[in-house]
Amino acid sequence: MRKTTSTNYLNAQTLHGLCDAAYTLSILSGRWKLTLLVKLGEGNKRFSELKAQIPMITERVLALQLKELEKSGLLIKKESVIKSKVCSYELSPLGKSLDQVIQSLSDWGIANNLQPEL
Amino acid sequence: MRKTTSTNYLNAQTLHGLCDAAYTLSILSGRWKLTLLVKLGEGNKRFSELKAQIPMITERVLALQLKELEKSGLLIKKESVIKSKVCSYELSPLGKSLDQVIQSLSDWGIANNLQPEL
DNA sequence: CCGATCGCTTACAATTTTGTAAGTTCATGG
DNA sequence: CCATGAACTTACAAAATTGTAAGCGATCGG
Repeated sequence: MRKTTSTNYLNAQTLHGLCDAAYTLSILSGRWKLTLLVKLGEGNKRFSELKAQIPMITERVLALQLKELEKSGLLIKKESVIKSKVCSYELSPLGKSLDQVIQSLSDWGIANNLQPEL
Repeated sequence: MRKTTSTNYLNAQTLHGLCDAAYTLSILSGRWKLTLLVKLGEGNKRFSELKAQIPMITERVLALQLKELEKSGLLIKKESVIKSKVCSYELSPLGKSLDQVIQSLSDWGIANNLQPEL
């Protein structure tokens, strides 16, 4: 999916090694990741619930973002043993620890996100 | 540069209206923006100084990122009246106010950015 | 005056992200 | 057994970001 030989990729790697803030940012960036983290902060949810609560997301992208968040260790996918195919997503402790970061982003946004059209 | 009719663009707009954290994130995202904000936090710098201090960035991208940061209101470009063509970039008060946000990102990164290769 | 440097811009290409549409597999529910 | 829904995947396309290479008009230093 990503070319590990591209300049782009190498630049990102180097940067994450040099700047911890950039590393954190890279984990959070992706169109719906913050939204997903917030929604899952409210409680565990299933794929279809997330889809229903975020109408604009497509199934493809939802699956992609969930997978990346899982890979980053921010959430855990629980497959019910009883009924397979029925699973739910929950925040990992690491995911929960992002709470303050998100709050910080949110605070700044509230103070400065003055929608021009309102 | 950006198609204001694309689904992608519309999704971003809607999201920023709904989630202040996502708005803040969008302002910070861009390969070198954090780095630039940090460097300029140390003091005003000129184009060529920034280029020298961030070897991996290309002039094209440096110019682009500076322009976007300026458009977001995070920094100010000062052209010397005496000698034109000698200008420097400085953080605006808004840019400085991101300090805490960046610190928050950085803290989380320090705690969790465990470089596998070290 | 002349070459070097500064602060960009342009044209182009590669890479990456996001979106569209459809199909697949498995497990209920009736 | 069959339609339905859940949770994806696949193939493809559009859009956005980033990188490569070169050029261009000041201005500076000598």
